[in-house]
Amino acid sequence: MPKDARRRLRLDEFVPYRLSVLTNTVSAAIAGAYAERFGLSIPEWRVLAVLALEPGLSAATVAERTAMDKVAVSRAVSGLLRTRRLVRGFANADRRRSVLRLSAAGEQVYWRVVPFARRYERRLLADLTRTERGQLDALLAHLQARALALGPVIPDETE
Amino acid sequence: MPKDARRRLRLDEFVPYRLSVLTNTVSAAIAGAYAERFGLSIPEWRVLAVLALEPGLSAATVAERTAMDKVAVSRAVSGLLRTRRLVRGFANADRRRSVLRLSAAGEQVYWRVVPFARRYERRLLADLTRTERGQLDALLAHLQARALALGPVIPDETE
DNA sequence: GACCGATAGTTACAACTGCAACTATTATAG
DNA sequence: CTATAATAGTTGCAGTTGTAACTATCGGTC
Repeated sequence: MPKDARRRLRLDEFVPYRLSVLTNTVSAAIAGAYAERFGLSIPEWRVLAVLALEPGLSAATVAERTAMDKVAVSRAVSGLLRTRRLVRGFANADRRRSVLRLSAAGEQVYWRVVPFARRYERRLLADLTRTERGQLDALLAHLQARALALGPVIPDETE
Repeated sequence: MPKDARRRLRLDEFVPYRLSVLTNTVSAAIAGAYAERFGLSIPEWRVLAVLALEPGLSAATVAERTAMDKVAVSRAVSGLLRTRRLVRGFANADRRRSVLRLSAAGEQVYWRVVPFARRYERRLLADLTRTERGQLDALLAHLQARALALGPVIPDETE
């Protein structure tokens, strides 16, 4: 048994908790602005963002690229179709597979959101040195890989 | 206008997105385990965790400590009362104010969850050096402060 | 000591999310 | 060529979460 087994846990030193609070703060700020200013939800923005970079993807591929599940993508896509920011075709080879592209209107919001997003990020990271940004980048990559590897938690394995 | 205004944005380099994906991965892993193994939701666990450290807090104070809103706390508390993991009194001085403490059963789950939580965190951070952990700690603190300071985003102010 | 604004906590309702079932299409086996 | 299994995407339902309205109590003022 680890020696700290009976030491009470301080939530404010617990990394998963701190990550969660930080993400909530950041996401709430961004989501509010996207919604109010562009009539976009975060899932919609993500779909837009990947399709701007790689036009013609299918919904399933968008899901992979955005770490969203297929239901979330489906709903985001249908929202974007409703607001005419996306056009959808279907692949000749496989008519189940959708082919998604930004419409002109989609490109237009995209190019309004991008500087906005960059500016938020720039401000968030404003007083980090180049070195610290590098550390942040490395840590995020590392932790993401680790979290994926750990996966849906082994309940109570003796270590 | 910044010179990158018309460069498309790569989602996988965008810090708010990466934070969100990382937090989702970590939270899903933890939430699943808590639910399955202890019958606890994450909000309930947070309430338990702060009350274990500071017994007798009111719901409002728990909300502050956990970065949850008062409705979420109210629901978590009522869940914990239902499962008899919490006992609630009301302050003599102010009978609106609740006085919350873990019951014996509450202490018991708490002490089963704590090692579990620590172990997950330990594994998540397993191959970080002491230095890297220090950087992570500093970065999380810094970014949290920054995000709070930026607040509900100024939509389109010229900078 | 009755009124009025503020505060603690709960409830009601709407929006969002996730899982599972469903439809449509394609690929594979016999 | 038909039957079966697999895949892309959608829809329905249930549980969760957030916002706003509500109840109860308090503190201060006249």
